[in-house]
Amino acid sequence: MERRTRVRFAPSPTGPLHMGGVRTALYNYLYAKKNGGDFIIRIEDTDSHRFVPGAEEYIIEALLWCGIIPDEGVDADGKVVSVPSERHPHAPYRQSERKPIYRKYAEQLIASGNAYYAFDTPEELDECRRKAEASGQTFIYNQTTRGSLRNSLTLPPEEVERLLAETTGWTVRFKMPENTVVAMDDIIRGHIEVNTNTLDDKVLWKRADELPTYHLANIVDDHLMEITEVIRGEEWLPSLPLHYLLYEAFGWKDTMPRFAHLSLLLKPVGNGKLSKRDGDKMGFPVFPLQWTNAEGETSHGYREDGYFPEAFVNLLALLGWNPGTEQEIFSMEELIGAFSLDKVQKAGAKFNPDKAKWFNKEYLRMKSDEELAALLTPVLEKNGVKADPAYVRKVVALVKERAVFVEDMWTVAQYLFIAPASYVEKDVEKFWKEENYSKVLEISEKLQEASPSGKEAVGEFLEGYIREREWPMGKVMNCLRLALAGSASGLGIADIVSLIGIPEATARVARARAALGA
RNA sequence: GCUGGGUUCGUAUAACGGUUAGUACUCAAGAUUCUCAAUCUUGCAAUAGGAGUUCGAUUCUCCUACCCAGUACCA
Repeated sequence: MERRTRVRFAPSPTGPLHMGGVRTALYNYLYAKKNGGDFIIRIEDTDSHRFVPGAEEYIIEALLWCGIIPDEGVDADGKVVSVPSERHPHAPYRQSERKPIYRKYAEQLIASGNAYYAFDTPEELDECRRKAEASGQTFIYNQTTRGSLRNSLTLPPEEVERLLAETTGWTVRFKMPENTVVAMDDIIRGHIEVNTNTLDDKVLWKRADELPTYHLANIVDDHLMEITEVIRGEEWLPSLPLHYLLYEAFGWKDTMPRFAHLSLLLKPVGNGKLSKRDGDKMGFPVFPLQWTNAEGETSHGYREDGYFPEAFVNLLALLGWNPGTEQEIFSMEELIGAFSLDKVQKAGAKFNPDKAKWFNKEYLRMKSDEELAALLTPVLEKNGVKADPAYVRKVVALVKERAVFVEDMWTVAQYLFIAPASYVEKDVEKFWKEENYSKVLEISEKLQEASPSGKEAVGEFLEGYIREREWPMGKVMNCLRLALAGSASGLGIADIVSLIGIPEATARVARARAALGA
C-alpha cells in the first residue's frame, strides 16, 4: 500500500542550528514537497542537561527565514505545537512533553525479552572501562559482559523487584542479539551489513532524568508519526543497526521508514567537519542567524551578514546534491522540482565561502532596481543619508553589478550621496599633480558654462574637450574622479557627474583643491 | 584500537564499462574602458596507490594509504 510521504526534521535544542543542520532540514523539506507529502518538525529535547534556552526558537526562526515551512509540529506563529488538532494530530511535538508515551514501550521491550533492567552505576561502568583500557581493551556492555554485571538478567527476581521499587538507580538496556548479521539498505549508501557482535547493549531509558534516550524516543515517535523516510546526518549511521533491530523488536518492520544518511559538511581547508571556529577564523558564518551564547560571545549569521535567504538555500542545496544538469541557480520551487535523493553525494562536502558569495551576487543582480532601492534605503538612513527614491533607484541600477551584498552598494557608491571626506593617498600621489589638476580646474569651469545635460552629453563634452587639446585622457579623468569620488577608481566620470549634478561636481573640485592644495 | 562510511582539477561536481575526463567557483592572461568593477575570450588544474575482471575501467572486485563518523544514563 502506498503511504503518504512524511518526513521529519528532529533537532535537539542544544544550541544554534549550524548550516549543516539547515541543509538536512532543507533536504527533508525538498523531499517532502517533491513527493507531495508532509514536512514535520519534532523537538528532541530528551537531554535535560544540555538544554539551551532560546535554541528551539532559534532553530524555527532560522528555518522560516530560509523558507522551509513546516506542515506539522509548528504553528503559524512559529511555536512548537503541544495540543493535538486536525493539522497537528500527533501533538505534542516536543519529546519532553511526550514523556508518558515512552515508558510503556520500554516495558514492552522488557516483556518481550528484547530489553532488560540494568543497575550498574556510572561509577561502576567507568571502573569497567578503566580496567579494560588498562589491559588494552575496550569495554562494551554486550553479551560477553552483561552476564557478569548487575542487571535483571543476572540478579534474582526478588532482588530486581526490590531494586526497582526502592531505587531510581536503573536503566533499561537493549539486549543485543548474538552473532546476527543485520542487513540494511540506505537510500544514499546502498546495502550495508553489520554483525551484532560488534554492537553494544544501548541504554534506552535513562535513570538520570527519567527519560528515554534518543534511540527509543526516535523510533517510537517516527512510528507513531507515520514517518516514511528518515533523512538525517551521517553521524547516525553507526546507530542504524540498533534502529533496525528496534523496529523488529516492536513488530513494526512492515512500516519501518526508509533511511537516507547525509554526509557531513567539512571545513573549507584542512580536515574535519565544519565548526564554529572555522567561521570565526575564515570570516564566513557557519550559522544561518546570528547567535550569542551564554558567555556573551556572538557568532555571525548569514542573515545578519547580508545573505539573501534564497541564496543561502541555493548554495546549501548544491552542497552535496546536484541536479544532473548544469543549472546552478534554483528557486525553492525549482529545487523541489529537481530534487532527488539518488543525486545526493556520498562523500562529505567542503564548504567554499567564495562560491557562497558568488551565489549572493547572482541573487542580488537578479533583483529589480525597485527592490534593491528599497533594500538600500535603510542602509542609507543608517549612514545619515536621506535620498530621493528615484535617485536611489538610478544609483542602484548603476552599482548593482559591483556588489555582492546590499551593503556593498553603499560602500561602492557613497560618494553619489555625500561628498568624499577624504582622498585615497596613493591616488593623490599618482594623479593630484599640477599638470593634471590645472586641467581639471579648467574643465570644471567650462563644464559649468556648457552645462551639458544627461550622461551622454556630459561624457561627450568631457572627452571632446580633453581630446581636442590632446591632453592625456587617463591622467586627467583619474584626477577628476579623485576630486569627485575621493578615489581614482570607481564609476565612469559621466555617470558620476550626471548623477550628482554639475553644481555639486564643480563644488567638489573646488573642495579637492582646497583640501589637497593647488 | 575496534566498527561503519568515504576518496574525480585547490573547492563543488558531471561522465548506461567506450568522451580530447565536461561545468561552475577561485586564480592567471588578453579584449574592452578615463580608472576600478562588471562583461567577453583564453588558459592553469583531477580520476589516491597497487592488483584483478574485461577487447576496453573514473565506473565492477580485492588490498593498501588517507579522511570522516561512532565507540556516553548526548543527540
